[in-house]
Amino acid sequence: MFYLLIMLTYLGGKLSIYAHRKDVYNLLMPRTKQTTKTGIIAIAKVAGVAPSTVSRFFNNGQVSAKTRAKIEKAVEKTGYRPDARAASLRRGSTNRIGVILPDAGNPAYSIAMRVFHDQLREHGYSMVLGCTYGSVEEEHKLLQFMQQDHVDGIILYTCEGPQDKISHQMLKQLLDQKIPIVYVGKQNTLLPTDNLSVDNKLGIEKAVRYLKRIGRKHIAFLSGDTSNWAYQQRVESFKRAIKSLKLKTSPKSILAHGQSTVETGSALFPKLMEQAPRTDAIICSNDTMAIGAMYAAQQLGMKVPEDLAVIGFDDIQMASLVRPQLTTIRQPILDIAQQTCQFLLSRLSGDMASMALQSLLLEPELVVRESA
Amino acid sequence: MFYLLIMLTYLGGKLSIYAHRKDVYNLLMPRTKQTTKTGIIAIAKVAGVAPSTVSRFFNNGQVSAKTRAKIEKAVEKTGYRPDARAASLRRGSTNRIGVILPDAGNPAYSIAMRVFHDQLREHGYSMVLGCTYGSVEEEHKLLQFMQQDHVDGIILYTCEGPQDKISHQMLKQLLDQKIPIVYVGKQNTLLPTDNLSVDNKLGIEKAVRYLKRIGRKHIAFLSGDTSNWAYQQRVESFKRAIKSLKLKTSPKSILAHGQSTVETGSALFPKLMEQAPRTDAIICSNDTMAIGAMYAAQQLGMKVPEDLAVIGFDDIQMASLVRPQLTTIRQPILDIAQQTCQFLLSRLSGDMASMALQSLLLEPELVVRESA
DNA sequence: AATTAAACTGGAAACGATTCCAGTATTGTG
DNA sequence: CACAATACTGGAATCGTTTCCAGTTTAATT
Repeated sequence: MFYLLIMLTYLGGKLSIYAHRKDVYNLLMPRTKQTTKTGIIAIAKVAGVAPSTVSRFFNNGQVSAKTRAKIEKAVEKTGYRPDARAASLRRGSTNRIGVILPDAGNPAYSIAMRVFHDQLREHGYSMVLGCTYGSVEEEHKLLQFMQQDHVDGIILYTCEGPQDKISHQMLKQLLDQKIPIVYVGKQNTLLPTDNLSVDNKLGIEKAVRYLKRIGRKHIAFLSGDTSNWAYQQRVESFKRAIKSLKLKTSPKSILAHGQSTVETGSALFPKLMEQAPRTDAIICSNDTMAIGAMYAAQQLGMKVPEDLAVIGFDDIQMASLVRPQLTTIRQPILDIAQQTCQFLLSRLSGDMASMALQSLLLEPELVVRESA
Repeated sequence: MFYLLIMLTYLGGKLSIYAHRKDVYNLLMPRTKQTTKTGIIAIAKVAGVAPSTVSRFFNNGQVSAKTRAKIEKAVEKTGYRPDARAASLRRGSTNRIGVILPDAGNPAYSIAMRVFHDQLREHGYSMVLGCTYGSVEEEHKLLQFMQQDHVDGIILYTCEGPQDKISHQMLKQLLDQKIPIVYVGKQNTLLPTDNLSVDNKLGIEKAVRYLKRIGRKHIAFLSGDTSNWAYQQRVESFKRAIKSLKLKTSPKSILAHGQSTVETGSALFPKLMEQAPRTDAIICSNDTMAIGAMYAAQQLGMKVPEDLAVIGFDDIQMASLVRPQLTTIRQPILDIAQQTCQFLLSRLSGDMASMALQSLLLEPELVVRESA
């Protein structure tokens, strides 16, 4: 009788007389607890068991054959699949790994990325990808995003130099949250992260030394991505090597601009020849640029390697496919990628949480082919 | 007095006399409601406001200047960042897009992938990547995973042929959940998804026709990834073109094996010459294989294009970098990628939810360079 | 058959956000 | 100054899992 009255006044459009007091209102008009249409409690109901049991079913917990059958039938019928978001929220881990690299379009990185993808997937992780294009700000944003997304671990091909601190705070926070980070490309002495890198300085040195040995007098350097520390370092190493080998090179023989692509290489080379026409050898900050430059040289009527020796950096597959084949400073991309994954996975497996820091500095090797 | 007694008996090691009944026990020993150490309610407490207000603060809701300041201070102090998982659980959307492609290491795809990454990121989406390597089972698994992960949309470079049905059920389910899918690589006539593809048949036809025109008599075909429908289709189209142009080609001039890589191309070519020594032209199912085959031919002392004409498919950057430059069937990878994103983004923006199906079949173009 | 141990199941509290509502403070208007 | 409109804030429910306990069945053991 009482309820009926309420309903009527409510349906009438106003809920005044009996429900002007909040407590009364809430009592009589609770949030419409609508029956869940999806989710584990729905399917539990269908199967006639408790949600906790269904959860166990999906997580290799112990469930009797009978119950298992009931649940399987219900799953079959409803097409139910557990929601990974909810699970991860409750459980803590997402089984997601963040991978940050300068450029997924550059073969040097996309090959590494493939290794990451395969290995991570094999271990049940999925991979979210972010590209920085050499921008430290972007790197920072991506890290922040990945923190909020609660990835379980991060592979970071950083482009930050030792002087930059933009991401430092963020990384520290991530580490405090016990999120393992593998740092690729440079050693971060300030933070306890595993790291892998190739000795850029040594690589460039080898190249310069070689060019001197084969009698080149005017060596130039072409670089892109000046905001990316790895490339900066290569330029710096070049300057230092020149000095220590007592070669003379005007600042005009060092050009740095744009992205490190084939196009940039092609575009930069003519400029270089204008500024430093006596150039008889160039080193480029990576293979794609070197290939671009080499072709530009040929277009200008120069013979490689007779008139111009060309040396790249990375040893991507393309290097041995172009003609003349590119002489280059090889970094073992695949090995690095493989090892990077190993570092991360061992951290993730957890039993090695307190494992000592792993650090690897690889020695690059000069691969002499036809272009120098 | 009463409580004290309970505490004592509990501390004594047993909780028997007063707590042997479940309800009494639960009453006296509620789940330790430990103070939340992290999360929005923690920071709300620090700032002295309600969680709902903090939420508004982070979602551009209306918050007064005073409150805003309080929250900012608290955020500053605690380093709090909202948890994207929880938000997505409650709100429904994840701002995550799944991208599935055959091989992220293949330049044809990695270039497309870069486009996806950049455009999606620009619109606030992150990208999870999955590679199938031509396996329909893997494609299915990835789709299933992405469903559970509740991505907001999917870009799918499928490798399923029209006969396969493995993923059909899954895709239907996804579409029922209003998750937009853009289908790249073939038209799916059974499902209402936007789709883009290049006319493989026409492309191959053009190539065969051209080879006939320049007087080649014994044309062979090299393919990899036989499980990937796109590649299958190219082989089939080849057979059909041969027949319709009344050329004679023995089944021995068609080899298909392994992944479509440079290495496979190199490995397959000598076998081909054994089986069909009179071959004077080959078409490969993609550029990387073509490059591999071309170099293998040169290694065998054959001259390209004089002794052997080589035609690839895709027109990746490398095609114009190798010597001789590769003649190839060009598909406008960048345009396709761009358009794919547009399709997806317009679906996601929602106001076009009921928009008509978008379907695009692009015409490939034969780019004649030096190798044929 | 009587215990004891083991396997299994159910109930309810989290995880950390968002979102309705309903209040309260603040401003604007005549 | 009164009163309406508007801006702002707080409370509680909810998203869909997992997990801890306690309780209950089944199996093992002597």
